[in-house]
Amino acid sequence: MTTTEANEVSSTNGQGFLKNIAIDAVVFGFHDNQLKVLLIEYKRTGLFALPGGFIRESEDLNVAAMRVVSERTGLEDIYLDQFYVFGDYGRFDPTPLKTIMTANGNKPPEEHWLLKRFISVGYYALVDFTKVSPSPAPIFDSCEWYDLNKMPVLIQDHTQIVHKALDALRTNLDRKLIGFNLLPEEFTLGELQRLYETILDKKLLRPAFQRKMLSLGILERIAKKWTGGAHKAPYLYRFKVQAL
Amino acid sequence: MTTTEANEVSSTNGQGFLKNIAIDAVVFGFHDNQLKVLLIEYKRTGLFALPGGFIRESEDLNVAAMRVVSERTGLEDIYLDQFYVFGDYGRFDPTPLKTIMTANGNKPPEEHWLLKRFISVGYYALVDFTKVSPSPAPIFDSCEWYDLNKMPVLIQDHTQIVHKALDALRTNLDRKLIGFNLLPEEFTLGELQRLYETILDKKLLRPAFQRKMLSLGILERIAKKWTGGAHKAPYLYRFKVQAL
DNA sequence: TTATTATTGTAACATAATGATACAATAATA
DNA sequence: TATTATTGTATCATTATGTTACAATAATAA
Repeated sequence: MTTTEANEVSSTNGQGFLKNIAIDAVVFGFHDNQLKVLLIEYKRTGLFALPGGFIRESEDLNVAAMRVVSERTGLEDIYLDQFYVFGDYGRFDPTPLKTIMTANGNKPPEEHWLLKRFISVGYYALVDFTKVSPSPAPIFDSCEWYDLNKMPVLIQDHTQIVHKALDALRTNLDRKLIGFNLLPEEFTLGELQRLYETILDKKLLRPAFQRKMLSLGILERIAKKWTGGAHKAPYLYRFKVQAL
Repeated sequence: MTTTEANEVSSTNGQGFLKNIAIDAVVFGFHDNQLKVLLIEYKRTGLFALPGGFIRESEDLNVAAMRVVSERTGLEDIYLDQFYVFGDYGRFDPTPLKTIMTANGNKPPEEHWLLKRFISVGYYALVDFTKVSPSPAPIFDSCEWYDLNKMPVLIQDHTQIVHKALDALRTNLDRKLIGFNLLPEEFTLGELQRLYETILDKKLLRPAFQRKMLSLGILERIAKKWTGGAHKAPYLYRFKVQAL
């Protein structure tokens, strides 16, 4: 979010944005054999939340989601999936947003648009951890990676949203072959297997995993080989874009 | 929708409902070995559309979807799945709604809330065709079943919504074991197979299909047998509710 | 009453997919 | 040059799925 947008969003009437609809993004990364999630912390409140945003009056929903994630990661062409719409009345809780706005010196009127009920479209994003530059907007304190297993308490129902995103990622992993989006362009089969094992939270058998992955015909073996370990060098692979 | 609700919705300001968000429901039924979809036709316009509705200010999104489908089918406890959110700006087209309102003697002002942009949460419903009593609301001309392959032209992007719902149904059929919701309580394996074949639009081998279904352990064989055909009577089965 | 007909339930085998073990190959280090 | 850790893949076992075959049988017709 640019400074202009932050001001737009902070204005009293929310003009220029659709009412009652928000986007929450669960941005997944993979590093040190662990799944990471991008979280923001609001200034002077100790409140943590998912990156989110609103939809401009003439903007496609999916474009708005891409914009939200681009703004926090500095990336473009991000893999994004809608996974669920969170629309329970019970999730409506203006308290944290009041706290956040008050902490920033804007005591909001009760009828401020940000304190109204929102239905939130949940997206998960899969990004190359090494390419991301997490960047907070002016009203945020920070925007950082957190271990999926060591997340702080999040506002509203954001913790549930993360877990539901993980469920969706797990069920889509084999069906849609999207895991590659979490890795650098070139990777070894070992790295790919450790990614799968981390996401699915279970050990996989190496020969079966390799046989399966290679038989899918979506991997391209690269001439170069891995260097670094005191052992046989694995081949590097690249995801065939034209395969899907 | 009751008469009161229809009036509520027709009022100029849309008070009591969330802005910019709607629900569209693809209600699937199965009859004569064909998939059916419930469509409504608006009075004096020849315009066809999916059943839809809006979310009350204090209503859960999923509850609202259930209400919308209940109102058209007369059923309760309906199997419902969110499958996609349709949020492209391009889908916003006030023309059909203007036509509908004008045909009913309410020439709407340009800023009427129903003529504003809506993002629509798509749900599909699976119902027992034999239990449904399609019932139009006062402002509708009809509410009827149509063959999936013989649908009239629908307003806005509703045709695409139906096709995307069918895609979602196909991918979920095996994963979530939801086909039973389209059949009466008691059914034969032959009927179940014809349902699968219709949804997936391909022939299945009978021995493999039966072996697979029975091995899932979700079917309960009933003592009674089918009567009617000049051939060996098939067993009747019932879906084990406790199985999921 | 008995043969015919259509369809069912399931056995039997063939093929394919997956699970599991084993081992030679080899890049860096000692 | 030997050691070490890890890779690539062959091999076999097990399970799942595809395919053919056939006896069983409820209604109808002879």
